Amino acid sequence: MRHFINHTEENYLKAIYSLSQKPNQGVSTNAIAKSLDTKASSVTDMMQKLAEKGLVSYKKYYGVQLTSSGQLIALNTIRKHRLWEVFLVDKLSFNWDEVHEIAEQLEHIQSSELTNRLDIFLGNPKFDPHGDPIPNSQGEIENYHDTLLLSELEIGAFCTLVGVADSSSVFLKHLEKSQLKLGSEIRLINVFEYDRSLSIEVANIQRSISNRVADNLIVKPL
Amino acid sequence: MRHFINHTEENYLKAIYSLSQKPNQGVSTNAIAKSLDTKASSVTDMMQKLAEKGLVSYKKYYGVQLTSSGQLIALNTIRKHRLWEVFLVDKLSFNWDEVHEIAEQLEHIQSSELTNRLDIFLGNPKFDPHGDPIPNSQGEIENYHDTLLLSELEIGAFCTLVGVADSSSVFLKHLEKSQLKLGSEIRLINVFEYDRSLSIEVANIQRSISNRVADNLIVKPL
DNA sequence: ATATAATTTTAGGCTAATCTAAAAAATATA
DNA sequence: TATATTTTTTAGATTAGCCTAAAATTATAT
Ligand SMILES: [Mn+2]
Ligand SMILES: [Mn+2]
Ligand SMILES: [Mn+2]
Ligand SMILES: [Mn+2]
Repeated sequence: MRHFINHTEENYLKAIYSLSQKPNQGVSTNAIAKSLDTKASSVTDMMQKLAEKGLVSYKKYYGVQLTSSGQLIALNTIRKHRLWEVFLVDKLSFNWDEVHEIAEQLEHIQSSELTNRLDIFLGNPKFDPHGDPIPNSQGEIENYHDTLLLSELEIGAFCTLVGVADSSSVFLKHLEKSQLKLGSEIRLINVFEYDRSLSIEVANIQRSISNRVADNLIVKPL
Repeated sequence: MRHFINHTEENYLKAIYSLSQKPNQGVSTNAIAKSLDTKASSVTDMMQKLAEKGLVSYKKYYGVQLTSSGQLIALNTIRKHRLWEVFLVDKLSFNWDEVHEIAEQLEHIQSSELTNRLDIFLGNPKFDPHGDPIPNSQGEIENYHDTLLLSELEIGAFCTLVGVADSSSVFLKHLEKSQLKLGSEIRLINVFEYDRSLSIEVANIQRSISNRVADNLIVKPL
């Protein structure tokens, strides 16, 4: 009954999990292909394999959904990824924009003993350096509530930056240039009709950010 | 000119390096196959590939030798393996017999920045938990001198256990049962003709060990 | 409802890494 | 030296994961 899962399969399951969060049902072949930078035909092959292993339910032409065991593996991979990111930032002094690629490799190391000891060593962190919640060893994850995107905040409101929807290095470096980091207090001053750009106040300084940036900032209203 | 090296190639290079230590020249196809638990025909294929990449010099029917760039990769892989073993023991409190398999995975993570920061984080250790020297980032390794196998020590002599030639869990657990660990002071009392078994004294207690065990204990005479 | 477009699957191939069995070469033995 | 044994290489398959191109299916637009 216990199949072995390799890093390719872990990557597919993680991608499907991530795409399932936006709650349309049945993740499409094309969406997975785009997310993994591969071709739709390759995805179809893999979906048939994962379906045989009982990790996804797959109906031809209608996309896939994770089964509970598939979801558990996805969440465990995410757990490993985020714990390693914490390790890299907290212990090895990497910047938060440098850790994702390395964690993409480390997340595939197979040893639950290692993962759990790492968790303890790091002090059982609840969030990774990008504000993403870390699943526990049972695959339970804290769905952050009371949060929304900065682009959805109402004008005049105050909020705290608690997460980023894009962990790419180029985006994170861009944020740093605007003095934005996790925990920053932000006041939304205005949204301009023309290009949906936003005027915000951070650390007593007024700045302008694009709607593209605001769409990737997860905030908690104060 | 810079080729990418994957984990399969790293494993072959590491095996060739290790087999080169016993200084016969030209590592044989069969020896590599045995060391990697694969078939001679697979080894031949890979040797041709590694030769094309300039990582080994290969003469049909006469085995291979690492080139300097091949040796550098082998030593870097060994460096990563041993640093991760130190991490697992020193930081995550694993026992020395539990770390080898996990390090076999971690040694293939590709990021020199990670390796070097890990080295610093661990306090630039010179030896791994099994007493093996850790190459530096230039691939320089301290050849331990003044050491020999316990089976080669002369009767009556005192020594310190500084390394093990076998890192398997079963061997290391066996050592612990005999109160033997790195740093233990040992006096060789006698060697019995019949089965070449040894009588030793450790921590004021006299014990008997097999020649098989003594062949895997690296000691420094006092 | 039909035609067109988009998506998805299938068919057939490719590469890396492995295998078994057969052939070739080197080594050991008589 | 000639023969037997061992080692190594080659030939031909297999598998996972990927690809392109063509066919099938579903979705959209008149
Ligand atoms: Mn990440
Ligand atoms: Mn992250
Ligand atoms: Mn080891
Ligand atoms: Mn070791």
